[in-house]
Amino acid sequence: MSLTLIAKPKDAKPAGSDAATGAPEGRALHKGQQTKAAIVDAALGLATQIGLEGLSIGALAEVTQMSKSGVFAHFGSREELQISVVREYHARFEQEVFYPALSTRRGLERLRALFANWMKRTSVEIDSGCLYISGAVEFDDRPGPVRDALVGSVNTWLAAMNRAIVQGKEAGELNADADESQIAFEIHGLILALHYEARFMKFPNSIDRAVRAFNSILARNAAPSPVQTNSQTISPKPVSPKLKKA
Amino acid sequence: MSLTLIAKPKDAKPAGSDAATGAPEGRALHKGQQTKAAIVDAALGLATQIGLEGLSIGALAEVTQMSKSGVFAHFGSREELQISVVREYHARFEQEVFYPALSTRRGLERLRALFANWMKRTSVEIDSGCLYISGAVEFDDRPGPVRDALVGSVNTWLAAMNRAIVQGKEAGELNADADESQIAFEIHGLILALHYEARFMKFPNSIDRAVRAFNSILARNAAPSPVQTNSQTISPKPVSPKLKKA
DNA sequence: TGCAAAATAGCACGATCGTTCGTTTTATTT
DNA sequence: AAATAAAACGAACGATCGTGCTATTTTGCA
Repeated sequence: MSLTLIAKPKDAKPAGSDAATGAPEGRALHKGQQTKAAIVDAALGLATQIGLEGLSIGALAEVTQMSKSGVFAHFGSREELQISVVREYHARFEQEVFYPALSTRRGLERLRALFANWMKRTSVEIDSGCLYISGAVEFDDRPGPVRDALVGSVNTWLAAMNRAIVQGKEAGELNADADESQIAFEIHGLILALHYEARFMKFPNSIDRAVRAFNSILARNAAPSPVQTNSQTISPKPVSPKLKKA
Repeated sequence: MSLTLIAKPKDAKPAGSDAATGAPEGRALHKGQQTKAAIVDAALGLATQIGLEGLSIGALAEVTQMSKSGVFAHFGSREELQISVVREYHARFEQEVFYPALSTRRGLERLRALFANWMKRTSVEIDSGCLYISGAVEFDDRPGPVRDALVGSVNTWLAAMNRAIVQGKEAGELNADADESQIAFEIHGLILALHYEARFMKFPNSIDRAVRAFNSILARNAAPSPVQTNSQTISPKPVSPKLKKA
């Protein structure tokens, strides 16, 4: 925009491959990049509590014990800071719920793993907050790059869930007339209800409710008989035992 | 608080029985009360779009073509303005979804009516926004009277839905081992998913998804046989025909 | 019609916001 | 160690925020 004096790494884009820091691959983190990472970390903590809109550079400077302009220079604009926060949140989400689930078998087992990881994460987020939920409310009507980043991240996640459901159906684990998108919609709903009732209404049993609803959705759409429709065999280990007690 | 010169109606509480205006019962609206109602109306329009926190007195003054102080004097504080908005939203919610449903028979028929009215309202709110959702995100860990007003309103509504479910079970319309609170939780979730996916993700078929999910929940928990367990007879008119096509 | 009271406007305040700019301190490289 | 680049600071800006105080206009009632 109008900024030309702001310090940037040599490459065009202000934030590179490392989500928050834009660290050049391989080499050790330079000073600026590690403080930028620290700033983004603190910003994420603030944003999950008070929202991306509530995030202010002044408050962030106070938390990080830096000057306002020192914080500001790392991003060049508040909007770029918000985008960095979204990217960092996305990275952690992937790290905590997506990647660990990839070690499970495709289909329902992976769906259960995704959900279990999500629940594990949610029990922490009940105290802090979910950026995909607060962000959705804050940016549902406000076009721009922050909204785009949010929508992109959420889409990535919803697509992953959809994929697991589709693969479960292809593997014959689900009813032949099960509607995959409908299942995804209902799972999404139960996550939202969990956050709403636990975080806002302070209801105590919400996680249990969510787990029960999830199992109910799966049971309702399960294939009627345990007949194998493809070559894969049912793995001996029980699927996600943690879900039972949650 | 520290304001003593602010004009108030004679009674102690700044806003009386009429939610927004505090109009004395019976008599015609005085000038101040009708402009206050107009302000609250405009404020509600702003708040549903940009949230209760985004609501500013300056912007409100511009919309209503008044001076900032003129607007301000009606409430005495921004917080009181926000509370007035919550109360007004609550009143309209009652008017549009709760009261009309009272003309139906207790139990599942009323639950269907509540839901149908809610859907009717939601098709409008997809363009504006739901204060109970944005408010929940903005005030989930910000204590104070605004949060209290929000929680109170939401509780009122969730209780009404719960009551209809319980009465439906008592009337034998639901399975004997159906968990009423669990049903309420799942319905709540589907409403939240509807708002999220329609308003933020801009998915096109969300209302349809919500209706299907609702019917699925009811079907899953329905009593196995149409046996009447009390003296009431099934009313001849079909239950909420609008839900079929929605 | 006149008069008190209510309603609205005008103006200013302190605070905080994002942002700019020039300078100084700290890191890195030669 | 000197030279150079990166990073952090400090002060200030214009704007907007909620709020307080005083004047002016408008309203409702005698």
